Amino acid sequence: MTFSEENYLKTIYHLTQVLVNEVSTNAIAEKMETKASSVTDMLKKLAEKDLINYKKYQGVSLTEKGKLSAKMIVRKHRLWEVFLVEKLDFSWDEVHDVAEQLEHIKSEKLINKLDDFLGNPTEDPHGDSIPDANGRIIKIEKQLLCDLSASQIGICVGVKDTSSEFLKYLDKQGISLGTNIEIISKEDFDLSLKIKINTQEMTISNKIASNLFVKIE
Amino acid sequence: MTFSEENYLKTIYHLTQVLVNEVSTNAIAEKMETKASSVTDMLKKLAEKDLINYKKYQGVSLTEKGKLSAKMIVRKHRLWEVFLVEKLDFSWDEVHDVAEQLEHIKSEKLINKLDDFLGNPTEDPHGDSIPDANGRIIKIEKQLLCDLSASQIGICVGVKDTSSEFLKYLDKQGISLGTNIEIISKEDFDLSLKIKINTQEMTISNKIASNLFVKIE
DNA sequence: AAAACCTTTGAGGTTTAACTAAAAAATATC
DNA sequence: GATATTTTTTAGTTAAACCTCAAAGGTTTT
Repeated sequence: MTFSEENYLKTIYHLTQVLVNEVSTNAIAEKMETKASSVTDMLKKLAEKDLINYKKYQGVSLTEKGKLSAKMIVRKHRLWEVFLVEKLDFSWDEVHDVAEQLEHIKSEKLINKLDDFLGNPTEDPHGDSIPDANGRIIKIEKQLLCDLSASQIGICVGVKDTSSEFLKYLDKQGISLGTNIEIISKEDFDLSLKIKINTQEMTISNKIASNLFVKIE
Repeated sequence: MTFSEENYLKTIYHLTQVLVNEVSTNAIAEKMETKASSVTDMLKKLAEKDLINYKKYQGVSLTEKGKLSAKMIVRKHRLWEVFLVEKLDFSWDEVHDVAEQLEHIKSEKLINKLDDFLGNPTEDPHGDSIPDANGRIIKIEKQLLCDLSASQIGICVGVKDTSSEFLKYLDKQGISLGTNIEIISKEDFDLSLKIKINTQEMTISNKIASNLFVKIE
């Protein structure tokens, strides 16, 4: 599989995770910042290889084979992210671009040995689940911080937005995976939250709260 | 730089290490298993980018810029090999193909952090020197085992042939980096050597002995 | 069913890196 | 020093992977 094919597969995988049903050509084009016609070309190629189910004008879904391939790419990406953060001391906002390259290295042995070396982690530095060698994923139950109500306490277990800007903001506020967040009150007007982290109180906007995954105690 | 450009540069670097002076188009073609005309095309491209000194019919050499680029590729390759062997438990005959892919990952930060993580090694698993971040190389003094004479003792510090076949042979004989080898006698007829490793005596051919680097005690 | 929208098709372009065949230059041989 | 041989270059093709643009065809909405 070429880089490009792998990237398409990954994009389709991520889109189906969110949109549940079939993915449209345009949705893929937008995500990949290319033109719909280029997408159609690639879809034919992927269908030819039995990686996607493709019927003209109907949108696409991954076949079992395609889903497994996509999961293996995601697996590689996330394991490399763990490596970069845990072993090489990258911060969580720096890993994406490098992992994007590393995910295309072809060697099953490498990735499985890396997995063992890292202690078979189940989540990456952003709290996203890492598929195992068979493509199995352990989903942790999590909800958005914005859906909690006053006096509830959550542990930060992931972020929805993984952009560098957002992650740097969280660093600045002292929020990382494992951080305890208590909801003190919710402002009805703008849905902003007054929260307590350790002993420190602060106010965060709804936009922040709707990009933070927490697990309730 | 593309994969292919990097590979050409690396090949030219390796050939100049051995042949000292300029490298011919044909030599490159042979090493890269391609045609001389393809090589000429690429040489023009590399000259355009100021990576090689190229005058028609004269053979090529690396510019300072080209030499540094080549060294950085070699640096990456060898550091990844160390990583694979030391951290992921690959054996020394398994690392080449994977390192060949990893050497093309583009991130200075990554390679420097990897270097630190590995403890700034100066040699790779085959005993080859690893250039530092500035391209500096610490050459260790070494000579071929076949050049030793009877009763001399050498410590294995590297291999000239890094093929899987040769490395597996060495594994089978219990020879690895650091192994003490004592020359007991040399057979005049075929230049084979009777050697002692630890307490075990064995005979090795001249072909083996001329691919093993040792440092004299 | 018309309008608006989305998707596909087709023609054509660019880039990259090969290749073949033949010309040109350098080197070796007599 | 002329001829033969080898090496290198040129020129013209090929192929793959990607892309754009514009036209045509489906689908959905109103």
